[in-house]
Amino acid sequence: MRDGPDIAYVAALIGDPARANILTALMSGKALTATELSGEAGVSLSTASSHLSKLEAGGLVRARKSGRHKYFSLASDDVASVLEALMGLAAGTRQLRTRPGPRDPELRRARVCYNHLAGDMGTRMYRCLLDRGILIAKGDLLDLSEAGRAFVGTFGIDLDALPRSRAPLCRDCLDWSERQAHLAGQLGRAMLARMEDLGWARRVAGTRIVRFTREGEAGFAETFGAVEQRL
Amino acid sequence: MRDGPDIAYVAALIGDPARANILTALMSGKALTATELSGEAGVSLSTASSHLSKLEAGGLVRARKSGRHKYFSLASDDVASVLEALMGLAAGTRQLRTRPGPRDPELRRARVCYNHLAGDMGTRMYRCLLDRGILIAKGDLLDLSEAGRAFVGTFGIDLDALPRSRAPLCRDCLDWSERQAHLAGQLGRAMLARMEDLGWARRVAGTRIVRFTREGEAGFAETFGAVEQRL
DNA sequence: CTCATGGTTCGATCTTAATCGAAGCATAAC
DNA sequence: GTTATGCTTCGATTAAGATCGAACCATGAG
Repeated sequence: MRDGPDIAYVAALIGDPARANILTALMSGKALTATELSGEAGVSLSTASSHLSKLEAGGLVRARKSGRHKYFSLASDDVASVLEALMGLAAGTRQLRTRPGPRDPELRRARVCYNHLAGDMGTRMYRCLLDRGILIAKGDLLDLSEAGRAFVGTFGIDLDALPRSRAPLCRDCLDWSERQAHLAGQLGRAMLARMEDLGWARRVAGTRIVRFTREGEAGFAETFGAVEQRL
Repeated sequence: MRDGPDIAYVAALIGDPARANILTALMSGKALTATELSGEAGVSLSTASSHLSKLEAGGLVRARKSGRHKYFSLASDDVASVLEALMGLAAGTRQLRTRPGPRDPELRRARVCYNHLAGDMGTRMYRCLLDRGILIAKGDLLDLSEAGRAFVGTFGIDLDALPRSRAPLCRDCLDWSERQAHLAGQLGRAMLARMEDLGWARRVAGTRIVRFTREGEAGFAETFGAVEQRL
């Protein structure tokens, strides 16, 4: 029965507390240096370095060196997806949540998932885009409709300017706190970036929290419809 | 940055080779006894028992005892989803596939994913159901259309007879080999079961492989359309 | 009842790998 | 050039947990 890819290797990679902390920190979407990550993980620089090389060898993170700094980030959206899915399991599965934490409500409301908007507001935006026919779901694939291209344009995003990478334009990603999908992929990244440019929201340093301004709340509500909380 | 659910615990649970083998074996969808699983994992009965109690405590597997046997199965579709996702990472990520294995092509063609059809044929069926409007994708949620109810009925599935559990009727699940979605949930389970009833396919004992008969291939092609391999 | 079988628990052993500090390298600042 | 900073490598220590066999419990078969 030992068919298929060997899960154990990847899972063990994620399964160490220090490495899990590192990966969680990278879910913020920011590229972080080894020193910063050692702090996040609560571990000495040398051990962090060792962990990072393992994560890189395992294809979970990607490193770019710039000068005497080495910046680490998640290797792909796929990795972020798996991490979110694991969080979903961990949240639902553990008998007692260790510490719900004071920041928990804020995290559930709006947070960053690698580089796109997640949490309640993320899933709300996603549902709205679907309801309006801006996005068209084809199974797990997402298409941007003609109307959608227009919408995105007026929102201030230049599609042609997006990096033409291997990564798909639209993807969905299962949200651990809402247990619904939110928008990922290049477009998801661009949407969040645009909201930050507009001054709607900004990330809280050192966390995954995204905090909306008063104007941001208003703009978001206007653009993505009424706030009807889940059905 | 230590916000959100703690991934490490769950990931470490999956990350031990013996436990990973156990979980992979349970992906066959069959409930297996501790003794059988110890064989699958290549480990003594006592260690398997220890692993199983950890997996149960962690909420990954569920145990039912019947007489002096104790049957283990995956705790939920969610767990199966996460395992498939991890397989996707492991398949894409590892620099050199350890051993593609002789059964690999068969696995990629048609296999069981917990209790529904996966692999090339699984994703083909899924795409067909969407194209014909039998299933309607609403983000990550799937609805069965009116036409769909009729279709499912003529295929020989009594929807009302399905267990009315907490689990959703339709779900999608990301296929590790095809990197596309296939159908999961109660309906996915029922579809596969019906195919087995019809004599279209049967599971190969001791593996996740699903092998179609000649008539099964024909019926499948007729029911789910031309065989146009991926676009 | 006795016996066999499936499973769990216990204790001891042993391997793996996480950890740190110190030393070494490379790059940038001066 | 010299010095400081970011990171890696090395070696030694240590702790966690995977493993097994033996003893033990529970259930079903006879």
